[in-house]
Amino acid sequence: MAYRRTPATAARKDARHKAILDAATRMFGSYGYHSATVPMIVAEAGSSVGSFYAHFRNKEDVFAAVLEALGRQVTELMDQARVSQSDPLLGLSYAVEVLFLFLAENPGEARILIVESSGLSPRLEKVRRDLLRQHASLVCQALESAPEASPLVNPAIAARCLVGAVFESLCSWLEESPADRPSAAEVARAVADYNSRAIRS
Amino acid sequence: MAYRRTPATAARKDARHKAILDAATRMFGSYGYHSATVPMIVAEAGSSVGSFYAHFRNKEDVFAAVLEALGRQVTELMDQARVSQSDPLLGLSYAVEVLFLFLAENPGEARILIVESSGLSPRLEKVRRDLLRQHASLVCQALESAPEASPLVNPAIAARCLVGAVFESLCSWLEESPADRPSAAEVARAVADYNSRAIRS
Amino acid sequence: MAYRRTPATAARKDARHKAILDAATRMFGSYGYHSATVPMIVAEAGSSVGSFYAHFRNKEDVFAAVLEALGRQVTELMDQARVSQSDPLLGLSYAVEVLFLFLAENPGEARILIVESSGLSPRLEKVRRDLLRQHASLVCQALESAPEASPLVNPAIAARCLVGAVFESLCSWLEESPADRPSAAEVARAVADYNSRAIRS
Amino acid sequence: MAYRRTPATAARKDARHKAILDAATRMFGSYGYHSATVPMIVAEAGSSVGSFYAHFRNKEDVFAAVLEALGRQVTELMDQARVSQSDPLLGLSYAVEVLFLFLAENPGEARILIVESSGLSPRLEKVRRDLLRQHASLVCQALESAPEASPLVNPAIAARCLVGAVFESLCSWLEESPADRPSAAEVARAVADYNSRAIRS
DNA sequence: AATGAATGAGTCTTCATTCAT
DNA sequence: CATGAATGAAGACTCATTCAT
Repeated sequence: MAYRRTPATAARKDARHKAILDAATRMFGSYGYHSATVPMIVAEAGSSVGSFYAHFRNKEDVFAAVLEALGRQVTELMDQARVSQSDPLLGLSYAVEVLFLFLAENPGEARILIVESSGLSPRLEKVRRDLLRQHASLVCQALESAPEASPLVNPAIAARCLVGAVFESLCSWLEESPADRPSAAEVARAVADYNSRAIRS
Repeated sequence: MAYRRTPATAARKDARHKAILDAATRMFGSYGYHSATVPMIVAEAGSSVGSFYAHFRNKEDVFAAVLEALGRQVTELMDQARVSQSDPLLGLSYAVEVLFLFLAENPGEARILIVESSGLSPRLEKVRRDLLRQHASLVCQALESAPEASPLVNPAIAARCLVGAVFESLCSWLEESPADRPSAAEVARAVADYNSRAIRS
Repeated sequence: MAYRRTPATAARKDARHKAILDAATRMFGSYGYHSATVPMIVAEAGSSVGSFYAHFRNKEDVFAAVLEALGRQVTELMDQARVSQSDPLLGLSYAVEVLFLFLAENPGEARILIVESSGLSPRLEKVRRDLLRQHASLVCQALESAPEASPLVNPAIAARCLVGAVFESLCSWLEESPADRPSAAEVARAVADYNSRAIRS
Repeated sequence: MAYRRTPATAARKDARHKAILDAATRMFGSYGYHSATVPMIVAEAGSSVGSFYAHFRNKEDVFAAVLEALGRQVTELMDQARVSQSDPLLGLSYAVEVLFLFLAENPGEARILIVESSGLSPRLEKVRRDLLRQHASLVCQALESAPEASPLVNPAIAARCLVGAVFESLCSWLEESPADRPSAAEVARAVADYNSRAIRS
């Protein structure tokens, strides 16, 4: 019954793949791209170096996979938030809040997405760029279908500003001591408002 | 006219210090913190490894010096722009434009300031944080002295959003091919407007 | 017969560990701690730098391991000699001879033990101190169970004097040209006698 | 009056030479040969690197000079002690005590003489050997003129044993915490006695 | 003669990647 | 497929020594 082993093995392979990917996400999130080592990742995944290289071409490759998965997750999250509101601009504002809150609750993911994802190789730069493009297109969609949006706003630029505003305020907020800083929800709201005002005529 | 404060050899030492600092700025700007090596920097400076370590404690130390110098430069630039306008909000808007244009013309500096300055050691993180705090205080000053500023705006958060918006749009712009992208001046204007709208009530 | 405790790869790892340790012993013995470099050691061991650091934390660590192994070997040697004689003082005297002869035949080991083992880091100093303490306790045991030992002798001090006498006469002997010097056996005997006289009332 | 400048300059030169030598003694004594650096020594001496190399060929050279000076000092000290007693063996015993006490009070010098002086270059090894030879000849003189000395004692070997006994017990004593250890005088006495017993028939 | 800035050879150490089992 | 021992290229950093002023 050798033919039955293939799917079973494939399933196990997928599980291993995912375990490494998750471990990599945790390690990159905690230590950053350069300080997280392959041995660290496989130890965290309960796997081995050899396995690692059977599943990923190299360290850059896992990071790309981590970044892509994270990108998908964030995009989906924001999209759900956006379509949950009938008003496009309200949807956008809500998506901004959701993005902020998600990253505030997952600082490891935030670090990967914002801090660690840039300044690396051209290939990873491309992954990052694609990710930001998706966010931008989400903003563009909202702007194009919103009659209240100021005609003065260049959607492409607005998208960048919006994403930048979220990321930078998030970074600052994460760096503040938890005791002194305002709640994530408050800041998320304020950031969303900032961008709403910028976009609405 | 005072007597020479330093003998000739001290003057040469200062020149060497500056040469290494400048070379480091170029190398960090072109290759990033991790890929720029000490041998690369000293070769670019026409100096030697030994000299490097006579002038800076270590690689981290030069990077901090580069970042601080850059921070001073940028802060001064923005401050000059700000005070050149009688209206505080106009001054802020102009400062944003000036910042964008400066970094657009000095992509190496932009890379150092935006991309490479984060995710490094605690010490460098502190240098970066101080720098951002200065920018933030500049924004706060403008907001507090501007009657047209929306009372809804939290200055601290607005400052972060503003800086984030500039940095992110700049990064995108730098990544676009020079042939296809709009002029730096146009984008600088649009970004400044975005933030002005967000701030003005 | 137990099952193999370790798979084949672990056995090879142990062999490699030992090969590096032995090579380090030879190199430290021939060139001293400071002049023996890690590349030298691994070349001698037919291994690689990476392997070295997989087996030992750093250079200091191998030296400690070498010193400890040597300490165990010497202690065991002396102890065997001591208990081979029914008379405690005769046993001690014999142990001194055996120590001298062993080191005379293994000048590399002698250098490590006597010359190179001191003046290094606190950690290595501790290894050395522990080693000497063991020798001292061996002497103390002999003195305490020997009725002929002079009551004037402080065992702790006698132990030090004895070890010092052996080491110093050995060093001198090793430095003399092999052609001119008396045989190791003669000197070993004379040194043993010197200390016996000092101890016996 | 240019001709008067030469002696004045020579005097200053000698003073500088001595200042460096003394500083080197302190630094080698505190940090050991390898860890004491030329910049450290000249800073301690209130001099400069350039001066250092005008006075000494290299680092090894100062160490040799330090060792030689120390050797002269110790030899003289012991010799004075020896001749202060009419009985040769008593003189030797007293010399041993004096040596121990001097080194106990000058642990830096002790370190240089005992710990740091070996395992270095052949040239320094020679300086050390000569020094020990002088001590040995002192012992030999005492033995040869002492009728009570055991005829069984080989003076050359006895000399080595004696020196080794002093050095090793001193090292141990220096490593013990000052609170717990016996007084230097007590140990000096015990060590002198140990060797006296070994030598006297 | 004195100074101290400059030099660069030489070390230790890390870690991504390979490959025999 | 999994394992983990082995590899070695590459980088940061030290310090004895030189030499222009």
